[in-house]
Amino acid sequence: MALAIARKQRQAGLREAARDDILQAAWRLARKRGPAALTLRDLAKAVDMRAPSLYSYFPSKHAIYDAMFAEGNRRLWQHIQQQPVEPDPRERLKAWMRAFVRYCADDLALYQVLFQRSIPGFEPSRQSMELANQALKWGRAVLVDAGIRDPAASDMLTAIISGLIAQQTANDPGGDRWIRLCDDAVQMFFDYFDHRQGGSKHDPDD
Amino acid sequence: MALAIARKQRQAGLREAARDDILQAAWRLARKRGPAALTLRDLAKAVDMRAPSLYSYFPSKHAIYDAMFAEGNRRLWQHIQQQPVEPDPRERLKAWMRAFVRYCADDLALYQVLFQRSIPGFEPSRQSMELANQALKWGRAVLVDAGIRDPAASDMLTAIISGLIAQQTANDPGGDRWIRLCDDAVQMFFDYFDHRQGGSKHDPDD
DNA sequence: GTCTATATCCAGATAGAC
DNA sequence: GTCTATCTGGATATAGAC
Repeated sequence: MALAIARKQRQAGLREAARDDILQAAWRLARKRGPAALTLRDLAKAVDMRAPSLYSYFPSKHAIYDAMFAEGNRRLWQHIQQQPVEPDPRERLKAWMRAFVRYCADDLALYQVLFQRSIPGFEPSRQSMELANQALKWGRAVLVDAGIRDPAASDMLTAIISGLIAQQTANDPGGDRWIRLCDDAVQMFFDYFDHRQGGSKHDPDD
Repeated sequence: MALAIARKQRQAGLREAARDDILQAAWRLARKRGPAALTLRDLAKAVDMRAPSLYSYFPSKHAIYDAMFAEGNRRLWQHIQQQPVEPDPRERLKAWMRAFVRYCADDLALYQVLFQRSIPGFEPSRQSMELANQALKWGRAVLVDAGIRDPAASDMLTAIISGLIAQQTANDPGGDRWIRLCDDAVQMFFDYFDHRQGGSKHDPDD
């Protein structure tokens, strides 16, 4: 019995590994020609298969996009949380936003799958969306740590950050014309909400 | 001779009118299912034609996208310049940005064609791009009018505005959760660059 | 699980009659 | 200019042998 379970797990592990191979190949192709241009034939070729074989691992093309969405979210937040932890909460937030912008600007396909709706007919499943929502919730907690309590602030910050990435990728791909504005942008954001909250800078004790 | 020319112009006018019909139908379809999902067959049906007839007006599908890009730019800037002119240059800029954000958020297809690269393989021609660049140049002049001379400021402002639209359309389509942050965002932008330029508010006489 | 073969459908573009 | 008919190529997905 134990042997049978072990074999099953090993097989499941192999299956997971193959799924992951397919996913990584899907990202490579998406980076080359855009997520919307991904085709099952190309994808199968990239992992030395024929297109129908992919259906052993994913029930449909949309399921592949959904898996990309979920994996991309995990990858992005993992990358951000791997940043060195600055002691000051605001410097920490700046470092995180910097990492966020850089990582997305370096990987337009990731940004498109996660934050634009550029794939006709695809919407992430509720389950995958939950991942993204958790990240957002975490982001709001980080803002409170940094002394920003205005409920509109997180919307403003996501707009600023997503705007930097959008402009960077659309108008200066491969460069840093908007990336290098990131720190200033976050500072601008702090200044404004400090002023709104009563003109005083954040006091960690309040 | 004069009659021949008049006839030719009238014919050219009809041709232009037909081209415009096609373009408007293309926008309608793009708004329904996204610009990337536009097909020549659907488009032809929408103007009571068969697909091959479209080739009498446009040499290719990409040419249609390019015409949409050009026409969309014209339409957007025309809309903005139709706004009531506020006497104060900063209030004027706010009003323009508000109009910009609203107009784009109400017409996701327009935003996608003009400012995202969501159509696989399509890039606007240099000629059409020139329209967009003129608008940008005009925007920078407006900033100088408003007393903002930092060269990074226009990049920052385009990022803020495009971020508001991106978040609005992606996360609250049809609503106004980010649209209503627009005035605050522009104010935040002014405050920051005033402070950077020496702590003094803009003086129209300098 | 993987394959070949194929069903089904749809795309952009062109030829040539009218 | 517009049409019918067609070319050429591509897509997702399924059936069924191995």
